[in-house]
Amino acid sequence: MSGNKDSGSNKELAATFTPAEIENRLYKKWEDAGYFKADSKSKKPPFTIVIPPPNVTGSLHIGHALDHTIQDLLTRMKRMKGFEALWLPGMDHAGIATQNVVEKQLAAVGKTRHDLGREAFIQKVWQWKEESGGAILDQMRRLGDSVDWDREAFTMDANLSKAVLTIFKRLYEKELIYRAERIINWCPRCLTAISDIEVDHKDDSGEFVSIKYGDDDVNITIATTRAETMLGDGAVAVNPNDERYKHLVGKKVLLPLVDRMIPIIADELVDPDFGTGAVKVTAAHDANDFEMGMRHGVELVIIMNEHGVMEGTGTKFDGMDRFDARKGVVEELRKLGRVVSEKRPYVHAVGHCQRCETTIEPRLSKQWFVKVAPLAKAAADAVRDGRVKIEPEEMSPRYFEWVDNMHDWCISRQLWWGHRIPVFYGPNGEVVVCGPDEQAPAGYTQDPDVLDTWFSSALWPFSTLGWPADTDDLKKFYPTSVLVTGYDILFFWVARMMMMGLFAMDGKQPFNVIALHGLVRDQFGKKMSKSRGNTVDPIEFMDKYGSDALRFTLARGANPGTDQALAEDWIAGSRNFATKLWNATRFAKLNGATVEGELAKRSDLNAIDNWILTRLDQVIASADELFENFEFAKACELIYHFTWDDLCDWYLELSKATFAGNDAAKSQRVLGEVLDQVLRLMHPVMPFITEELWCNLTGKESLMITDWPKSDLSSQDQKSVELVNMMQEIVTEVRRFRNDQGIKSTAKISAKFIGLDKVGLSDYEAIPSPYP
RNA sequence: GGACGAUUAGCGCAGCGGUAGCGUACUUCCUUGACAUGGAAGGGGUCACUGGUUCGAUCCCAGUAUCGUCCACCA
Repeated sequence: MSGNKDSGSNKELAATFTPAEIENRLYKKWEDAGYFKADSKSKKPPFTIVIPPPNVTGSLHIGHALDHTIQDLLTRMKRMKGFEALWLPGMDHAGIATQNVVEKQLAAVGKTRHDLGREAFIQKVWQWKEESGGAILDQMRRLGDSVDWDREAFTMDANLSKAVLTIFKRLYEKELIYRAERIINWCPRCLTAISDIEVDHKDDSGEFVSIKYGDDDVNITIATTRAETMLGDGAVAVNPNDERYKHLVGKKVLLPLVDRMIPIIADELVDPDFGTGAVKVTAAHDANDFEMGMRHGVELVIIMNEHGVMEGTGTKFDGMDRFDARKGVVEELRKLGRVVSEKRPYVHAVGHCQRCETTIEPRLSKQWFVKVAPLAKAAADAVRDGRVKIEPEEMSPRYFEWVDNMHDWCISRQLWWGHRIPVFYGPNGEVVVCGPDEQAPAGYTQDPDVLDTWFSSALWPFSTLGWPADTDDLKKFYPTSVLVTGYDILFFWVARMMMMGLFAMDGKQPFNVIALHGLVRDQFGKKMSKSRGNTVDPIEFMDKYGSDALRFTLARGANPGTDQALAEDWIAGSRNFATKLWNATRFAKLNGATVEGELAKRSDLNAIDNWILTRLDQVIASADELFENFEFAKACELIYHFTWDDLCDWYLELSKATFAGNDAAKSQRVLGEVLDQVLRLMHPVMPFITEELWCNLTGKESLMITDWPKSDLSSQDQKSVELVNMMQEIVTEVRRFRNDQGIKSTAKISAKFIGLDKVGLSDYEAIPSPYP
């Protein structure tokens, strides 16, 4: 078959099924034929999915494979159902991640980005993107993703950048973007601010020390895990209702080591039951302290530079790394007898940079923020009032918990790779925000920072469709139909798209349904990670078992919103299923199955034919409903058992007698019909093998331009339904007979002998047997 | 600390008010004329624990334990 692109109906199927031989050929066939392309001028109803854009630095991992399988499944099904289906592909520029990759390359030759300068560095990143970025796009072809490649988007594309500038300006004009000096999460290694969601909290064991401030007259003992910050303390705070300290409030106390007098203040935020009930206030280096400090006018003392090195304390600790200083300060205080309680280990959550795992340093810094309260409220309302549905519904509390409690979003990053903030500062402190095609007055300089990557990906559902221009795509395909993604980025991304979509599109939601799936774990249910060494490579599995087998395995495990385990054995099982299907079709063809001509009336068909057609109708109806309700696991299970158990183990075996008889024509048409429909039904999950077999069986062009099977349960008469219910009895009869007689093959038992008469089906003509 | 979910055969999962199923693994038999990536016959579970509701609970309710994911400014 190699080299032959046409799989016509007259061609005999090879005895064995080799996925690699068909997959590349069929993908190319589909792509060349333009089946993936969506037309904004079409009269068909739209169905839209935008891909969660993978990082340009990324490659296909098993989680993508699941995510894509579901999206492709939905897209292919809707396409067959007569929708103008668009699955829009693309990538995210991934600010920090990408910049890190290129910086590492520079570091390998002993250079930093500063050696190149901003322009040259950005050019270098683009060059890297062209050469090695987007490996995942080719891997998507392997998987069979039916995406519209003509619409491939990248968050740094000119169009999408235009959207970023436009929305920035609009938000600024509505006072939803502002610049302020705040405590932000600072990564001393990446040298940039990062948002709350880019911080991973991990339990670290720290040292919780109690330190005595003051002298013989006024003294108070505080407890801290970050002793080095005491050098920048501006106050000590206690709870206003704490009887132990009431007499001290308002007084000043001596700060050891730096010999500064600092006030004792009272604030509700202090928990009297924690530690000593007194807390040091380092307003410039802690978010809580900053908040308290603002309320009480506490002095801001900056004691650390951007690298996390002590600076400006006027002590011998200047120039020391923050962690060394922590030890040093405690040691020094201990020498002075200031450490009241001995150190004890203490486990607490400490923030780490998501990219490089460096411990985050809260830092006082001037940054740009999005005021999220009004936007988040709109995002919450859209789900509350049912305009946007979350599937499965049990996930919505998580969504609400987040959008209802969201902090303002720090969007500026001290990086070079990304959308540069479109704000220009004049010589006298003027601030001008420039939209697309706007120019700042001469002599103004642009803010050096770039925007958080998530800022541009939040616009993805409409920026990819051409917004802010009023395009045909936007009119046709927005709001998108379904957003398919893992529940783990419900917060990272989904809520942000909701906020931006509702804001930019006059309250029109970016998608109607959020369909959440779980994570793929290893065969023991453990999370896959490189350090555990239990990661799997989807490409390897596709090479070995075929894309269809991987897709089927993932779809079959995809219960809504729950994680699934994956082991190589189950993929092999799916491959076996594909082989089964292959051989069933091969058998059908060898026995003259056909899709030509009218199906005989039910009353003219024998019992077995009636039974399988009735079952087929039932399965189509159920599978369709399950697919529509995102119950992919159950739909796959249903089709699997119908195909293997009902169709192959029983119908094919029993009808061997029929096909050998004189009156085979009606049954040949029935078998053709059943296979035709089953292949259609399975096409969204296993596109390659179904396409190959269906074209071979029918001699037609492609399953992709064929209608989705329809089920007409109303056409089922009472007798058909009874027959289905009786099949179990018939099966039992056959088995007993076969065992008693020592007959090895079901085919050798005539239907007459099966005992159709015995189970009261005399209305149906018994199948004549070729065997005596 | 909060939210949500899970706990059912060796492993991974369904299920559901009336004493349990699927895949895979395992045992035995079968080179049958689509398929040994197959067929047939089997073994294996006190459905986490403790109470409650009920004629009856794996399934409903409460609590306990363990695990998981996400969120979180207790220094």
